Amino acid sequence: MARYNAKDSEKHWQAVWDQRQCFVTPNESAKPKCYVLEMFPYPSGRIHMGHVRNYTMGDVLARFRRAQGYNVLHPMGWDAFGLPAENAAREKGVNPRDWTYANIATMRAELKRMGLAIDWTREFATSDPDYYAQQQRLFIEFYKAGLVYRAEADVNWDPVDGTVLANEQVIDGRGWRSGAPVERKKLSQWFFRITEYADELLTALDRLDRWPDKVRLMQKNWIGRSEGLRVTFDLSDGAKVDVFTTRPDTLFGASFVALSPDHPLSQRLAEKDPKIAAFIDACHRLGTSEAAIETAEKMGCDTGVTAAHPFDPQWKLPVMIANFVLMGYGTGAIFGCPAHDQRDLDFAHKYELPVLPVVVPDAVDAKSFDISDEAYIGPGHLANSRFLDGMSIEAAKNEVASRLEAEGRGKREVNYRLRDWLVSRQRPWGCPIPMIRCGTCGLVPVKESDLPVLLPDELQFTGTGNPLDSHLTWKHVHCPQCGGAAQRETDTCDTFVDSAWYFARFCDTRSEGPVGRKAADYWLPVDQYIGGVEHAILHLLYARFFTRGLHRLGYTDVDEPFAGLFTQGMVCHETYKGHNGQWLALDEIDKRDGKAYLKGTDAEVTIGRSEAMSKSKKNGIAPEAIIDLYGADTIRWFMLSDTPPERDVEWTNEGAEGCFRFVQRIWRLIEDAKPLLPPPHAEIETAEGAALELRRAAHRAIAGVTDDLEHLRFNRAVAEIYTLVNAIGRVEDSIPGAVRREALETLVLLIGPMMPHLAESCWRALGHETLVVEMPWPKAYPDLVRYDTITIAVQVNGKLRGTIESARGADRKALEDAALALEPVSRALAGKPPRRVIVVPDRIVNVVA
RNA sequence: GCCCCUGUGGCGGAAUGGUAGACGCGGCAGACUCAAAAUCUGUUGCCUUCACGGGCGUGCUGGUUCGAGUCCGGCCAGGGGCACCA
Repeated sequence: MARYNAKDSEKHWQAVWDQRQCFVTPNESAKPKCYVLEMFPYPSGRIHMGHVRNYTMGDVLARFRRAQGYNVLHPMGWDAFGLPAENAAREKGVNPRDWTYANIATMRAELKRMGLAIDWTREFATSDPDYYAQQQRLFIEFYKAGLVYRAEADVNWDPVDGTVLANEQVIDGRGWRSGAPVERKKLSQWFFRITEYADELLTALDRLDRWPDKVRLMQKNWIGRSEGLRVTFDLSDGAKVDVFTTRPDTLFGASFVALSPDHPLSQRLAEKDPKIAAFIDACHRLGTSEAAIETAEKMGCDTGVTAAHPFDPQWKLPVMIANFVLMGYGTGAIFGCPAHDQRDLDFAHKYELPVLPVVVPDAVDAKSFDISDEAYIGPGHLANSRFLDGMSIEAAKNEVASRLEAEGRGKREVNYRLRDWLVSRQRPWGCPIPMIRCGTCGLVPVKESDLPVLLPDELQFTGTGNPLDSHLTWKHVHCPQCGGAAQRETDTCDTFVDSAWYFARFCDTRSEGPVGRKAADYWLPVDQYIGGVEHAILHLLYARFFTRGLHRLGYTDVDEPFAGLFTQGMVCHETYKGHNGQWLALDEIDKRDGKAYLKGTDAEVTIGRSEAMSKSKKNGIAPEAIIDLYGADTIRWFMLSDTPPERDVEWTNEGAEGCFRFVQRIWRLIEDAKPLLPPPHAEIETAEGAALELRRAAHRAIAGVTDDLEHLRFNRAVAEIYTLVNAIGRVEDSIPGAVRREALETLVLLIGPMMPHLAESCWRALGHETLVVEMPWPKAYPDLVRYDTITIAVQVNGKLRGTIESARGADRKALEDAALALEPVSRALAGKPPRRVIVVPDRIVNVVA
């Protein structure tokens, strides 16, 4: 018998689906809608195993929903702007556009070989002028709606490359490419006003009940809401300074006020005092890298100015400038309470400031409560705090807030960690920000009729800085308002802007506006979004913000873009390291007896732990090679098997071979059975004995797989299918052909979403003219799913001592009697009556001796 | 430092508080074969016993319960997120 030829079969069925336009989705339908979306890829060159896993899961769900009768939107596109194209341009002398679109062509072909049920008519890349033109319109509309503004901001400036760097591109205080020490520089930048929605983005998390708790928690922490009090201090030089605190209860433990080096007051004091100016300079030189921050010691500088305690004008607190106070949070100034804040305590020790505990654990006497190296942040009651003494922390917070508010020296306030979203990038391969700077009119949006602002065809990457800025003509324009000479904004949008609304564009990719309202009303929100957890914060938060912006502009009624979110794990593989600690690729080693050797030698190399496949660790496996070898269905099946989808999966050759054998096994099962089968649609008359058991196996598989797919438990669905295959393989040739046909057809329909090509081939082999993709999802008969006889465990004192077979629904007395009659039970009771017998019908009997 | 998640056979993992180890990988034994591959059958947590059987077992440790992998407390280990956020 011929083996299943995956290569030919897959090519054939892909062509058939294509010809019949099986996956082209109408925007109007009587069916219920279902929008299934996987995070779209960056066109880096080739697809990798992570893509295969992601898109397989989405495809299974899309095909499953389609079979269940939904009108399914399952599109694909390209997150096509970004840095790697510029690097390629610089290194290889190619145009970033050419490089990007060549990659897209390659990767599209690879994705098509996976047999994905995608509506390719909706495909677009974010670098398509059609798309970024719409994004520019949105930018201007957001600007007019007050959601975009321009402001000075501290940025990481690489003086050699002449560009701003993202935080991730600053390594140990140096530019990742130039190696030059990064400077902090104030530049005028564009921001999205995401903080306007801080509270809403936070509270709406509670309603996202189909999101992982983990992601919601991460977003919650990122938004970082804290309630506190803004307190005004009077200074000895006549000025005032506001501080923000979440612990107003500890106000009587204050021993200093500290300002950020970037605080306006610090700047002013520096003008008069060179010592202060030198200190602020030193703080800035320390850099912004994480390593620098982590190891930085607390540093301070006394300004000579003092602050009066809000409750006691005679009590003077020194005003310090401290490097650990951030300008970007709260008011950029704090009051320091060393006894109850570790940072303040470290600082107080260094500068010999008083440490007075004002919150004391309830069981401890205030006089004997000392703070040495560790600040006390636990529960307790107030002490050493005049009118607050004896109060609980909560009561004291309220008391302080009320008194200061009454005096006009304080205000209850909520602060967020979340910052506005800086979207300016000094990058040429991005969506140009459609604004013009005019000497007379200021900032002016590009006129509607002048949109889109297209990127120039040719970009010079030889110089430093942004080629858009150094381009000879591109930035020189006339002001849309006064017509005078003006300059284009040469910054482009952060690529996260591109991906913040693409899901809405998919609804109607031909809409004249950014988002087709009618289509958006029909399709949004995305019912199931699938992607990597690495996007848990930024991308997903930006998309949530953007959707609210779209709502405000009238493009949609929804606030939340993704009703369901699933974050899949990564694909991992063993790593190998040579003697010098260098990573070795799989094709540089031989594996023998569980050990690894340098290829063609006896030099043993270290086998490292399994890590996410990556270029740098050289542990990647090319999906193409696996598809060439075994076919798409095998790699799809592997991605779904064994490991729960949210966890990291380890790629193994044995596993892949096992999947390939399973493909062949199903094919053989069908081929072997063909002579025993009646024609399609044969009626089952009666089934008993082995035939009934097979029917039960089939219907239980339907029920199980359906439930598993509903909950994205692909690994369990796979196990259910193995169980069904085992059951079919076990039956004798003599069982009725119609029953056998039912089991096989069930099997084929159930694997349809997971191994779609094999399913079509089997369906055809079973004599059908239709396609599996056109078939409805099979239905389980409850009568055949239910167990009529049940094996009931019998325990003595919670230990298993035997089992009894019982009809479903047998009464307690019968079960108890049967259990007590068991030999091991009576042996354990040794003639004494049981103290108690617990009977849970259809489950268990536990005899308490 | 703070927050979160995860610990089950040789491995991936399964298990509404109710027979721990479904299903797969790997291993072992056998069948087919001149042989190999492929395939099929059986077997496979650990200890003990010729055997029947018995004992132990879900990171450790207490607890709740007739009954705990599952619930609660404490600890240990691994992974992740945030990180001078006042």
